[in-house]
Amino acid sequence: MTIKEIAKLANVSLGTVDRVIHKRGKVSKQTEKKILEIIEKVNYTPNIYARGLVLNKQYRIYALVPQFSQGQYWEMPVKGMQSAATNLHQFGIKLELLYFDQNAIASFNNAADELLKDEPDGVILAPVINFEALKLTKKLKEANIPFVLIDSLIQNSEPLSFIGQDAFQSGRLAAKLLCTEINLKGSISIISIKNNENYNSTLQQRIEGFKDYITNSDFMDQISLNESHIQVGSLDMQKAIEKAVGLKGTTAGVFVPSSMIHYVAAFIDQRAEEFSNLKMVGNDLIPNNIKYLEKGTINYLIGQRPENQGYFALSSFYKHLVLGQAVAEDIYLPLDIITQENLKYYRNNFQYNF
Amino acid sequence: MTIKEIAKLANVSLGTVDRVIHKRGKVSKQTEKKILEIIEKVNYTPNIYARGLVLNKQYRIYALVPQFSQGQYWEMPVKGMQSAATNLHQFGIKLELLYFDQNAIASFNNAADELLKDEPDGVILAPVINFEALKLTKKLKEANIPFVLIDSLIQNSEPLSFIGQDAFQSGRLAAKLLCTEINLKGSISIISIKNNENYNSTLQQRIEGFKDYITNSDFMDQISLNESHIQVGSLDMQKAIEKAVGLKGTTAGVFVPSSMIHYVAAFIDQRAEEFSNLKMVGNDLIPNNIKYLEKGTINYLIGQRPENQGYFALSSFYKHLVLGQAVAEDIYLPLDIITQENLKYYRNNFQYNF
DNA sequence: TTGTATGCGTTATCAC
DNA sequence: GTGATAACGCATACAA
Repeated sequence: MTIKEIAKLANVSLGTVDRVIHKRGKVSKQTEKKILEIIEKVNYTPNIYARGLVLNKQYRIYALVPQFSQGQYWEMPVKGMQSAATNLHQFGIKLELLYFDQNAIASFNNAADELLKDEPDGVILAPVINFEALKLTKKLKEANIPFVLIDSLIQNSEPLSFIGQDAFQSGRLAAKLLCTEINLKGSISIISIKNNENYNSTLQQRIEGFKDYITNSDFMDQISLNESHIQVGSLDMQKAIEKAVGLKGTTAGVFVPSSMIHYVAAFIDQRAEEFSNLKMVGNDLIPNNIKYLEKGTINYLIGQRPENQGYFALSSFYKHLVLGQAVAEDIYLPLDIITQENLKYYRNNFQYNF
Repeated sequence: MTIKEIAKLANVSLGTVDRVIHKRGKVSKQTEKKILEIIEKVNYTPNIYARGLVLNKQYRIYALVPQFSQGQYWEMPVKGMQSAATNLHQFGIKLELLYFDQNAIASFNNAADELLKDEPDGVILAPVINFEALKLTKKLKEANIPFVLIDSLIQNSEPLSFIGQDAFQSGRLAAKLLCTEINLKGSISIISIKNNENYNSTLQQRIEGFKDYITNSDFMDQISLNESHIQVGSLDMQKAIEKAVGLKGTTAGVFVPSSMIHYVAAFIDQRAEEFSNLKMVGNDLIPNNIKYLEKGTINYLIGQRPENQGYFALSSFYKHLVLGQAVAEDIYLPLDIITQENLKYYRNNFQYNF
C-alpha cells in the first residue's frame, strides 16, 4: 500500500496524506481523522527503498574506545563495529573511530572534545574511564546526541542502549567451572591483572560473583581463597605472579577475572612439571589465551562475544536512525564456556546475520 | 558515485553505462573497457535504495520443516526464520512454511510437490528424511531454484549454503563434560531417544564423537560404556528407560544425543534419592530440558543456536537475492555449553543484529 | 487548508 | 551502438 493509494481511498491528494503522516499540521481535523483511520486499517508501512532514496541521509557514528595493540581485548569489539560498518555502509551509516589512552585522562577528553565539535548523529562509548565518561554522557544528552554504552554501564546515564555482559554472573560461572575441575576442594588464587590504573567495575563484579558462588556452596569449607592484584608492566610483575600463584603443589586452581590470564599461563607453562595439576579459568578469547587453552594450560575461557557487542552497538543506530525502530534498552550477551573441544567454532567464526 | 556521474566521466550516456554494468551487450569494446576502468577506479556500488525501488521484487522463500508441538526442537529454528521474515519483509523477502510428518514419507512428498508447483525463489530444507530430501534437491537443481540446507547436510547436493553444527565434535564435547563431572571414572549410559524411525546422522555422529573422546583419553580403562536406543511413544518406553539407565548406584553418567534427555531426567527425578549422584549431559535448550537443568537433574546441555540457524537460513537468501552478495558455503554454529550459571543469557535472549 | 511538481538513482524500454 | 526517458514511492517546496 502506497501513499498514493491511501490518498485515493481518502479522496485527498498525496500531499495531504504526507502531512498527516509527518504531523506537519495544516490539515483539518476531519480529514486527518479519516486518513489516520485508513492508515491504521491497511497497516501502512512506508517503502524503505523510496524513503532511503529521497532522504539520502548519511549518519555519522563516532565510537570512542581504548587504543589497543594487536591481540588485545579491544581489538574484538572494534572488529565487530567495522564489520557492521561494512554491512551498513549502503544504508548511509558511517563509522568513525576515536581512540584514547586508558591511562591518560587528557587523551580521553581530547577525543571527547573532537567528538562534540563534529556533532555526530550517534556515539558509541566504552566507559573504561568511568568518571570522565559520565561527564561526556551529560554533554551528549545536552547536545541531543544519542549514545550507546558498550562493555560496562554508567548508572543513570540513560543511553539509547547498553550492550555488555553480566559480570557478576560471569564470576559465578567461572567459580562453578573451576570448582568442578578441582573436584570441589583445595586452594584457589584469584589474580586480577590490569594494564591500566582505573577502577574496573567489571573485574570487581566478576571477583564478587566468584566469591559469591563459593560462599553459597555446600563445599565452601573445603575451599580456601586468596586474592592478588597485578599491574602489567610493573617491574616486579614476574615475582608478583609467582607470589600470587602460590607455592608449588598447594594451589589447586587459578582464576583471572580479566583477559590477561595468559601472563599467568606463561608462567605456569614454564614450570609445567611443578604445576602439572593446576586448573585455570579465565576470560576472553584473545590469541594469547587461546594458545594456552589449546595447550591445555588453561582449562576454560569464558567468552562474552565482544565482536557481537561491537556489531550490535552500530546496528542499534541503524535500527534507530534508518529504520526508526525501537531498540532494546539492555543487551546482555551470553556467557560462553569455551574449552579445547568447542574452541574451533568460536574462533574465526563470527557470522553476521542480515 | 552514481551511474550518471560515471557516464559523465566516460563521456557517454547513463544508458550505456547501465548496459555495461548489466552485461546487456550492444556496447563497443572500446567504450566498454573505458567504463569498466572507471567503475573499477571509483569503486562503484549501486545504490541499494534506488535499485530496490525500481525492481520492487518480491522473493518467495519456502521452508520445508518437520511439524512440531510446542516446546519441541523444531520450534526454535522456525522461530528464527519467522524473526528473520519480520526483519526482511521490507526488502521483499516473504517466508512460506510447509510442514511434514517425520514418520510419513507421503506427507513430505506432498509438501515437496506443492513447493515445486509454486516455483519459489528459494527453498530452506530440513533433510530429516534423508533419501526423499535428496530427490527433492535434485529436482530443485533442475528447476534452478537455490536451496539452503539446515540442521544436517546431504552429501554432494550442492546447496547455496549449509547451516548446522559439527555433530561429531558436539559428541566429543559432551564426553568431555560428562567425564569431568564423574571424575574420569565409572559407567556411562548413552541413551539415544527419537520420535521418528528415520536414520538420523546427527545422533549417530554425536555418539561416535562421544565414544571417540573416551577411546582416545588416558582414562579410557576407567570408563565403561553401554548404548541403548529408545523410540518415543513405544509401549514399554518407561521400562526401556529404566533398563537403559542401569541399576541404581552403578551408573555414573548418562548422555542423550538428542533433544529428548528430559524423558530420562523425569525418570531420574522421580527416584532422586536412588540416583543422587548421577550426572547427565544432553542437547538443546527446549523448555523441558531447561526445567531439569534448573532443577539440577541435568548438569550440562549443549546448545547449537537453532534460532540462529533459522535466521541465517532466510538471511542467506536476502544476501544472495537482494544484495547479490556471496554467501558462506558452510556455517557451523558454535557448540554452546549451558549450565545453571549461564542459562539465563541463552534463553529468551535471541538478539538479532542488523 | 489543499493539491501539484520535482528529484532522489536505478532499471528497462524505446527511438534514433 | 547509443542516448533519451518513464517509472518506482516518498519527501518537500511551492502554487493555489
